[in-house]
Amino acid sequence: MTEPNVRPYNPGMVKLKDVAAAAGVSQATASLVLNDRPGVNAQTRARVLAIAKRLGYAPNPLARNLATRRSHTIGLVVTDIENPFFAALTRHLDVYVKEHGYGLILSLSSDDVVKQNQIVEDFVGKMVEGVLIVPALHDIGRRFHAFKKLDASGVPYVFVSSYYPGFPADCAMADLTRGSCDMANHLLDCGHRDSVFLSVEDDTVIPAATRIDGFRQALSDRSLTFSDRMIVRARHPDYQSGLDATRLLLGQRKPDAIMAMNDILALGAVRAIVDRGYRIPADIAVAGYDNVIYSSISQVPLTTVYQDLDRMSHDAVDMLFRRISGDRSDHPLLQLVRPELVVRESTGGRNTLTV
Amino acid sequence: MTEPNVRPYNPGMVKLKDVAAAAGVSQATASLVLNDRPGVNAQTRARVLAIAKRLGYAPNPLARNLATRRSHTIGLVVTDIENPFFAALTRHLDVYVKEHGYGLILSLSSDDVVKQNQIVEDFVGKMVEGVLIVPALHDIGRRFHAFKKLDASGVPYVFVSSYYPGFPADCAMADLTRGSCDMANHLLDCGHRDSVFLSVEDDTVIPAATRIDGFRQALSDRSLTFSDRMIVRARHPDYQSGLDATRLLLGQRKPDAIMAMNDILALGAVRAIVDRGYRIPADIAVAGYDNVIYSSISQVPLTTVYQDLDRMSHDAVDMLFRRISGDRSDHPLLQLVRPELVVRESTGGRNTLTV
DNA sequence: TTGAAAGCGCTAACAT
DNA sequence: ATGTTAGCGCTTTCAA
Repeated sequence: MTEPNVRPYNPGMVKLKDVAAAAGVSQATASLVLNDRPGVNAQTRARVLAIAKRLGYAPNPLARNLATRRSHTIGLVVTDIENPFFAALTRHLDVYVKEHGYGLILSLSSDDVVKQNQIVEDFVGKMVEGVLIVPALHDIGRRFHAFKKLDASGVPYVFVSSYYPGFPADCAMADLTRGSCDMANHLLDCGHRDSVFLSVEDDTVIPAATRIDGFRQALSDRSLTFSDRMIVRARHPDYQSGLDATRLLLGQRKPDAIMAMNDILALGAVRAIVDRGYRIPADIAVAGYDNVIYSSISQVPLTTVYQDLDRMSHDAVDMLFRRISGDRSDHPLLQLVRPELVVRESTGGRNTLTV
Repeated sequence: MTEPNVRPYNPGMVKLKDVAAAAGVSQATASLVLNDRPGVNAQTRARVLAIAKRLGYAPNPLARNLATRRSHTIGLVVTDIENPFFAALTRHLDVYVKEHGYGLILSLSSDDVVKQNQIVEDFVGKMVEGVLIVPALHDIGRRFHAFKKLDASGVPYVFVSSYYPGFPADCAMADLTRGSCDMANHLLDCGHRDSVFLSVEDDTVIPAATRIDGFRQALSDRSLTFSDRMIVRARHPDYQSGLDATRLLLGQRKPDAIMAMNDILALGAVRAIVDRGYRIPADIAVAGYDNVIYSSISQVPLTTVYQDLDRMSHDAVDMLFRRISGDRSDHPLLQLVRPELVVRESTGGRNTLTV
């Protein structure tokens, strides 16, 4: 904790008052001009503009925001920016938010619900006009209640890529169940009868639960029975956790396929499998989810599910701005994009690098 | 461009005035209490605290920042968050900044200098107390001049991972020349005499120039001569650009090794090489830089250079806070971390997944 | 078309 | 120990 002893303040900054004075008009008039709003003489307008430019005037957004109670910025919380899926999602969201003429501020929750809530409250304090949330999943059971400050503030928010069950709010995401069902069917088509689903610790969270649903559905469609031993739980949905969980699993038994919740987890699984001397897909098939670029350039190219990130981001930003524009209709919207199976070598698809 | 027609303002928010009134004290006293500063009776303090809590008081940071001209936040601009190296860097910076009790706001420049400058100016407006810059590289020749607003504002900043030549400012980065020299030597040791360095369009930028220096140095140490045809230029330092540039190169000639500026570029090269039917490293060896996780799990594990991200982030944040704390000593600091060669299969190292 | 003045929510001298 | 007052830099009624 450093407590700086000087204030980083530059008294040389030219302010509205200076411009007004130099132009010989009132602050009010100068303000009108600089926000180019009607009701001011063309002459004066020109003069003020010129002066402002010459003086290098830049408005102080803080002051402006305080006065208008509008910040023209959107807050985004992301769990794990090192997951390329979220990195790409972030980039797309950034683009769309900026298309609306808004700025984006981004903060990382590290998959920690408590941090996530702090971040969101901080956003409220910074007077963001809307919040985009890529929900943290870890250990939410005991710690997730609601977004009290956020709800109280009236700042609209939408979930992206996932949401919290029993917590009604707008959300843009992919039809995970469907993608998962397609994947499970693909695995079954390949003849795998002893598949394992690689999930996260708490598999009641949406990204896990929906995919498990798809998995079960595929089984039951063929009158096969689902059992809990088909689920293996990684600590977090990241590489290291995928590696660890799979190592543990393989120490106990060898399934004939591993279907991971996402590509990064799957890549961790690949590593564990290879380390142990098994071949993919001959000994164990592996499937991921998300179609991140690295799934195609992995040691063994990964069968995966593509989600239209661009579309999803567009939907999310769209929903958010609809709310910001005053739409307070009570039914939370759920905007689903349709997933698509991408078959590669890891499940015995052609040995190809084709995207 | 959406222009919302309602203001997302919640008049129900309890403010300092309310707390003061309810507690029967002045705003000043309430303020002292809530910033827990000395000079107020324990009784009153307790009462105010209780009231504040009961009322659910939360300070308005905007107002506070405006009044104090301190925001307790640091701005970070990153070029390409989809590059895992920068994603990891971002995470580390986030951690260290928060350790100082500061918040971090992150914005993406997409390797565009103009956007970068806008972002930085925006930061100044938001009254960040310091700025961390992962410099954009694209097309800076014609467009990079300086950070006028930033310099004028007096807000300290430090560059991370790279800087702008001829532009004196603090910087925390790796000794790129050394890492590159080590790598070039490794390639030469492997017997490659026709290596190509995969750079970016403008190879006078630091990340390119320093590495090229190392490359030349290794050559000249063995009395080999450097020629410009050993340089190939990708548009951006990203996957697609690496793929495109390598495709183009292979359409013309086949070198015996490609040494890329970073891992992602190298992964693009791998793809182009494999697509064209060459084997790695038998026909063409490939080397990357950064040691991102994906370099080890690539189709062919990549020889690369490790940079201590954690250390680098620590250094950067440290330098920044030193400045924030008032150190205005004029000599820009350059803090280098020592790189380390990581040999893997792509240059004929053992066929291993060992990190 | 323009200006005076109040206010956004908070902090910080200066009095008391 | 507490209250009064004057800002921070901007917007926005309301009058002129």
